[in-house]
Amino acid sequence: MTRDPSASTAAHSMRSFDQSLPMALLSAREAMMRAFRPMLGRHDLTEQQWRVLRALTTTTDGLEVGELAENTLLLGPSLSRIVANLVDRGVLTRTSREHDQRRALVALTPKGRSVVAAVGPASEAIYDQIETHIGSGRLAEVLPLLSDLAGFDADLASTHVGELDASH
Amino acid sequence: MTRDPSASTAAHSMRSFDQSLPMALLSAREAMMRAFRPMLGRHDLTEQQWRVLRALTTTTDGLEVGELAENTLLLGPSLSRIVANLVDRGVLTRTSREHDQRRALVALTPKGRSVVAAVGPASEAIYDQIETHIGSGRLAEVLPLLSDLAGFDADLASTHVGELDASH
DNA sequence: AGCAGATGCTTCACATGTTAGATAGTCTAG
DNA sequence: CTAGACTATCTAACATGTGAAGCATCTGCT
Repeated sequence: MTRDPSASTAAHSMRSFDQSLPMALLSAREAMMRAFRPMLGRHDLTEQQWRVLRALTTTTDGLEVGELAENTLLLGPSLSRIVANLVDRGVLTRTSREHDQRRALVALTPKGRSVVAAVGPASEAIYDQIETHIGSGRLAEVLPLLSDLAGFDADLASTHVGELDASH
Repeated sequence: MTRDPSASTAAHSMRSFDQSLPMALLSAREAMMRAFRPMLGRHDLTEQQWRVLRALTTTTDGLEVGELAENTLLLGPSLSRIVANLVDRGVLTRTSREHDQRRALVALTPKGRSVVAAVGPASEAIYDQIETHIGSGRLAEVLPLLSDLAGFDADLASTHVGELDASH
């Protein structure tokens, strides 16, 4: 544990890794996913594939690709590959709309609905375990805070990163 | 918005997507990274590469690959590729230890330290913007909650999931 | 010494994240 | 009606996430 000042100059002004909000969020989310992944793996589903299936249970007509991207927090390129994969596996259908051929509607097949019926309860059971762990009170406390964080808009803040207050 | 009961049976018992803790964590973290990525991109660094560089500022001797993985929350395979990449770029050195040839020590080069000196302040400035956005009070409130979530151990919880767990 | 098993790290294979650009369909000004 | 702008989605290229397997190397035990 040497103390070379020249090497640690920048480090001194930096927050410790542990207290970094991005790292704390990452760490918490990884703990959540470690809980879900084994169960999803037994159904040959990745976390993202399950997000897509789950989002589609809210409608019978299906969702457009754009809506699906928004609901699942997946970017276009990822979603394109995932949908193609799940269509190949017979779990989803993909049909382009008639009044606007640019858009495509994605929906569950009967097989897809049966997958959801099989995975859904197991997913909820794990979620219940998590809620029990932190307590529903603390859960109700943390969700609004996370929602607030999600609303942080970098554009507003990053317009003058240099001096921190070149407000023009 | 049809209401086919057979299709939405499973959905009824599922939490809404928005209230899902994993999704909330993902959403919050994405907002954070949207703030950092453009700045890191200007220095030709990904978020993960920056995590590695930053972790190495805490020592002059460097860290073993395993320690680095733990500090940065990166898995072995990712870290192997990232270190190889950064060694090629002259930012890191990688030397195997003498008393145990399996282990390798990773350290910043002078060039690496100058990169950290350039990026560190900008990174801190963005973090300050975020802290201002939520307020340091709410930040101090959320960090312990996240830390608690990170401590969730799936193994303990899944030992008694009920009839979903065929533990015999 | 010598061998079975543990350990640290890497490589492989496949899925996703991220950015930039391509593609095709639609809309609007003129 | 039509050229150019706009939109929704996809493809390409590269980096990372993830689980499983491979490879040295080390350690404990006999």
